[in-house]
Amino acid sequence: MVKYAELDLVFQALCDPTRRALVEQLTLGPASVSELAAPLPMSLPAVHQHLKVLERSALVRSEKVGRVRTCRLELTMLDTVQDWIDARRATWERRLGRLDTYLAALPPETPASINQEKEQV
Amino acid sequence: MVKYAELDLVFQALCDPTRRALVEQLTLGPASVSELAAPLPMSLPAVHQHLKVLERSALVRSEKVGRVRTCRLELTMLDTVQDWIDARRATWERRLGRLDTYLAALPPETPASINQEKEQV
DNA sequence: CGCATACTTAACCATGTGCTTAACTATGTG
DNA sequence: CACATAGTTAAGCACATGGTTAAGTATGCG
Repeated sequence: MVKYAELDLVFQALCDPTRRALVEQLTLGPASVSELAAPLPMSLPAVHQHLKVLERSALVRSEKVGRVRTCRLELTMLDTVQDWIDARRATWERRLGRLDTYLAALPPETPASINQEKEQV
Repeated sequence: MVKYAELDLVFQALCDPTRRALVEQLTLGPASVSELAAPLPMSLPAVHQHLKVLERSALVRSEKVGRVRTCRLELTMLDTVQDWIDARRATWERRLGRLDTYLAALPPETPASINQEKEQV
């Protein structure tokens, strides 16, 4: 049920501001390696390595034509991230739902103990 | 406009499977450090360090009462992640929208050149 | 007080990450 | 062919990460 090893790679890819900048640039459309590197304050090999991390995470796909490599964004992996977040939120909300019914079923004579009971559900 | 330095910490916190497991556990409700550590195949100090990473990212908040530290999940940061993802998707969709209107405005006599023109928008 | 419990801190170690510069490999162009 | 262009690879370096064990600090209980 939990084969979320790919999430390691996606989250790790996105935890670096340079790589998020690359992703943001690629949402505007495909670009070559040097086009992507141009605005960034680092060497071309550095950008190349960041792109490898992004490709490893499947956030970016690329193909080389002639001597130019064109990189494109792959949104599928952002869906995977969103699915994980949604699943956590779902569990969280379900817990709060059970909490409400539990509190509603309580005798209303113990208002002072609510804060303690609340978190034990 | 882009003060997303917090995203570094959140994505970095979530890129480790142990820490995601901790987050998943905490969606079920608050827990102490040893409760969180019990099912994990590592020492207590290791878990303690993971929790520090999660707290640094603001995904987890904790308070110590007596000698027990109780950890709770903080969903706000998941919203921040989701906002970033939504923003990327929005740019992406807007680009595809422009692409559609551009293609619709094209003279229909050049079907073979579509694949080339497509990505230059 | 004496001892267990629940962390917490410190020191250490192996690997991984994010750069750098230098050198190498195509691939177009005049 | 000569030369520029666009990547790519390799080596090295500083620092971060994820674990370990050992020792230290409160706190609660009999």
